[in-house]
Amino acid sequence: MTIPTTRNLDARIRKSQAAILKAGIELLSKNSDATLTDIAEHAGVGRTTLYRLYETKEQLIKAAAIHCLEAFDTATEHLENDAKSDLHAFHLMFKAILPLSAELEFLMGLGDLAEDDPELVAIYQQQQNEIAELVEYAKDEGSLSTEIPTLWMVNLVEGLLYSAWLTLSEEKMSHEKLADLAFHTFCHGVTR
Amino acid sequence: MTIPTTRNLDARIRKSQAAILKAGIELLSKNSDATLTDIAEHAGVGRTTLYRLYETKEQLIKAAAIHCLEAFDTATEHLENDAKSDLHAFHLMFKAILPLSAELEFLMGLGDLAEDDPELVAIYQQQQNEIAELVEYAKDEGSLSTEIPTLWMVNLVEGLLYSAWLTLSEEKMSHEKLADLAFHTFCHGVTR
DNA sequence: GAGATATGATACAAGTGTGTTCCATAAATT
DNA sequence: AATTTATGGAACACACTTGTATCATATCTC
Repeated sequence: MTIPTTRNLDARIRKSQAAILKAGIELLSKNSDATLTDIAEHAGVGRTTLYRLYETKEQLIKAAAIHCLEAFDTATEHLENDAKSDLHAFHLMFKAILPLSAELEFLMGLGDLAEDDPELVAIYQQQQNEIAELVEYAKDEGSLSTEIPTLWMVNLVEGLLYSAWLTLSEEKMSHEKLADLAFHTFCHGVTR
Repeated sequence: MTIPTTRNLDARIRKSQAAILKAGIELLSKNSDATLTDIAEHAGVGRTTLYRLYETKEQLIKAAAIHCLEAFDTATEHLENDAKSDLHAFHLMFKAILPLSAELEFLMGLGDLAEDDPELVAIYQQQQNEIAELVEYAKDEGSLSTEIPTLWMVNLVEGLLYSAWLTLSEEKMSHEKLADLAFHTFCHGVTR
């Protein structure tokens, strides 16, 4: 029995895969040591099926993480084309990512489960690099301060996403407003 | 056999407690499902002793979390007195917390392990409230923008700590510099 | 130094999650 | 409609972790 790879023909497999991935993301976000039984149950799928589609629990987590990272990728795909200015790109970025709250929550809570996997780290690093390029470009254009390290700015973006995610969990504030707040803070801080 | 409470006389107990707590914080930061055997080993203590001092694993985690939260508390104790202005208080806060990198890392990675415990949540909420008060005060003084929600500012502080912690892990940048960066970003953002 | 007390090694019990196999059934593909 | 293929339930083995009990030994208190 071979594990079906990315795009398999049979409708049942695709359906099961989607259900499992969704259930995995939801449950593992809230409880990082959720059981495979829990996940299978929550996905409306037999535990056997889960093992047929994902060799181990680690594989499932990895697949879920890749799914989320890819969601980020596609959401920010046309960023550079749509942006009217280099700063505007950051605004669009917050607007694009914040609606993906489930994916955001999963990745935020992933923690140490991921940092051992080289493939995952590679994807993550690449996304960080893309942000770094955006920062460098904006520095060149004179929009961002050249006195502040690029690394800090990149991590600041992540920190602002973290802040937004926290706020999203506590209060029900709209994605749009949070994106505006994050962007405004990114640009001007919060002083009067 | 009763579990020794906070301050016990016997030197052996205090020594073991400190070693276990330190080992717990270190190991659980990196691997949230570290084994009690691992922790005992890393602490140079028999597993039996660990169980004698902490009834369950949950108790140990809770004790570690409280320890870290208290470290934050004492570090920011004299904040309001030492601050020369309402904004300066935030600067001092970043400077006080960032050196506590081990505690910061532990609390950041704590995630769902903590949010079920009412006592822990209470302490956390209280610290958030203190920050909220600082924000409100600064708003009244005209230092912080009244158009930006307090909740966002409070979570922003946490987000900036997150950013700083990320940067601390990747690059070796000094606590002081990171505190300055966080504070500057808090006030003015990162635009030119 | 004598007595009290914590320690740690060992052994044990119990529970739980993982991963596998088998097989009848249901749902796809052709 | 016939065939292929995925499904899910059950039962199983296995490893691992938690938590407890015992007891000789080391260490602290007085």
